[in-house]
Order: sequence, then C-alpha cells, then structure tokens
Amino acid sequence: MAFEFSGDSPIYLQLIRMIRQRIVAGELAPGSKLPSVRDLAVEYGVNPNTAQRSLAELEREGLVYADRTSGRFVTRELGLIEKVRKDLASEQIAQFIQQMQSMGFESEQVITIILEKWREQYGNH
Amino acid sequence: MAFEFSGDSPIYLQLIRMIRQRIVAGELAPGSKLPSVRDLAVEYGVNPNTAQRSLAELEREGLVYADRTSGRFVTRELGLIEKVRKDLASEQIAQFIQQMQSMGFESEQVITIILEKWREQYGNH
DNA sequence: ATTAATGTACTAAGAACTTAATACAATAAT
DNA sequence: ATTATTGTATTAAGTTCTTAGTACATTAAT
Repeated sequence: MAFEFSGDSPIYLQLIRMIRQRIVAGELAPGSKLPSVRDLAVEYGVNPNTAQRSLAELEREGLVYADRTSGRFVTRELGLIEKVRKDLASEQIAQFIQQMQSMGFESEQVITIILEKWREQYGNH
Repeated sequence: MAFEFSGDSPIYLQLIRMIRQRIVAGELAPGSKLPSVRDLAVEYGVNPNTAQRSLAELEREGLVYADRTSGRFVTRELGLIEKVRKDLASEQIAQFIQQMQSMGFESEQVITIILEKWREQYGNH
C-alpha cells in the first residue's frame, strides 16, 4: 500500500497513533487479530523493524498483546480502550481550545465554524 | 530559559510553529523586532544553527524578514498574517473534527465539552 | 517429523537532525 | 576609524530514526 507518512515526526510514532486511533475508534475490534509484523510492514510500506517498534509500544500501553506464534491481537479490556479514548479526546480538546483561543477566536465563533464544517464533512451527526 | 521541546518532532519545526503562532496571535506585533539569532537560541535553549533554520523558514513564508545587520522583524503585511491565521485555524478545525468524529463523538457532545472546558480555561469569552 | 508462520533479536549502514566551533560580510554605534 | 552586533555560511561530530539483512525460538498446520 505504501501509506504516505509525514516527515514531521518519526514514522514509528505516526504508526502508533494510527493504530491506536483505529482501536479506540472501534475499527479494530477488541480481540481481533492484527496483521503480522511483516504484513503490517508491507501494508504501510515501512520496514518490519519499524512496525515491530510501533507494536511493541502499543503492547506496552496494553492496547495489544502478542501470543508467541499465533500473532497479535487487540486487547479485550474494554475499560482500557475506553480510558485511552477519553484521554485522547481530552487531550485533543484541550490543545484545540488553547490554539484557537491564542489565535484570538471566541468560543461562539469556534462553535459556529465547527457545526458548519462538521455538516460539510459528515452530515448532521 | 531552556524551553522544553517534545521529542516527537524536530526542534526546528516546533520552533517554527511557536513563533508562527505568536505572530498570528498578535503577541509578536507586525513590524516589531525579533531577538537576534543568537539571543533567540539562548532564549529557547537551542543551537544558533537550529534557530537560524527556523527563522529562515519563517522568512520563506514571508512572516518575517531580515535587514542585513539591524536584525529580523515581523512582516508588516497584515493580509499575509491574517491569511496564515485563517489557514491555521481551518487546518486545526478540520483535523479536530476528523479526529473526534472517528472516535465516535457526536457534534453536540463535542460542542458541550468545548464550551465547558473553554470556560474552565479562560472564562466565558 | 516436517514445514510454515509467528514474534523477537541482532548488527550494520545510511539519512536526518542537532550541536559545536569558527569564520565572514555588512552596518549601526562609538 | 574602530568596535560591536547582526545575518549568514561552513565543517565536523554525535544522536536518533530507518532500512536491510539475517537469524533464532515457538507453535500451528501438514
């Protein structure tokens, strides 16, 4: 596939964020099997070592686990997934508010733009 | 001073973002003088070469300009600053919406949380 | 028993970023 | 005129990230 990574940060970090995101979004279901290190590397167009590094970090977080020769799986600890989801959301929101505020936007203005763009991107939900 | 940079992306990029941010926020006024390369390096605790690199990029964007021996200044082109400000805001909002949406948040939910946190952080404005 | 697929580990090389240490050119300040 | 300050340029070394290549241990599949 050869996904296009940004040169702004290390690939292994970008890969961590992408997989973490797909997990908390439910796109990668709890307990479901992940591609093998080698397949994941091919899928994203990176070196197996880089994929391994990202997976090892996600494992450290507890979001995935490895069964020695059957492969890697998304954790079944729904509580953990939900916690990570909430933490990510909180962080996102705090950073977002800080940025917009420092650029001189008012809360009402931001709300208006968000609702507008949200509809543009995904319809009214 | 020795500002604390994240290890997640190159320092010169983080520095670019910080200065750009301060310019569009109006904290660094149009036409105002920036610290010299060497002073800026001390101020942020980075190597002069790194500071130089960041400033050169901001210059390429037109946000700052250099007068050979009197130093560097924030551009006086208000239109450009405003354009960058709007571009940054658009980008921020689009990314934010995409993230929150993919994590399964509804727009109303996001609006509620934003208003709540905005008041926490900055009061009702 | 053999084979294949899995996670894991290791070494080596190259690329990008950062720092260090100088040096030069231009001009404002003295 | 001299000095100090500014931006700019260059070379070298060290660190981190990435890729490449190879190898081993374990277990499911055959």
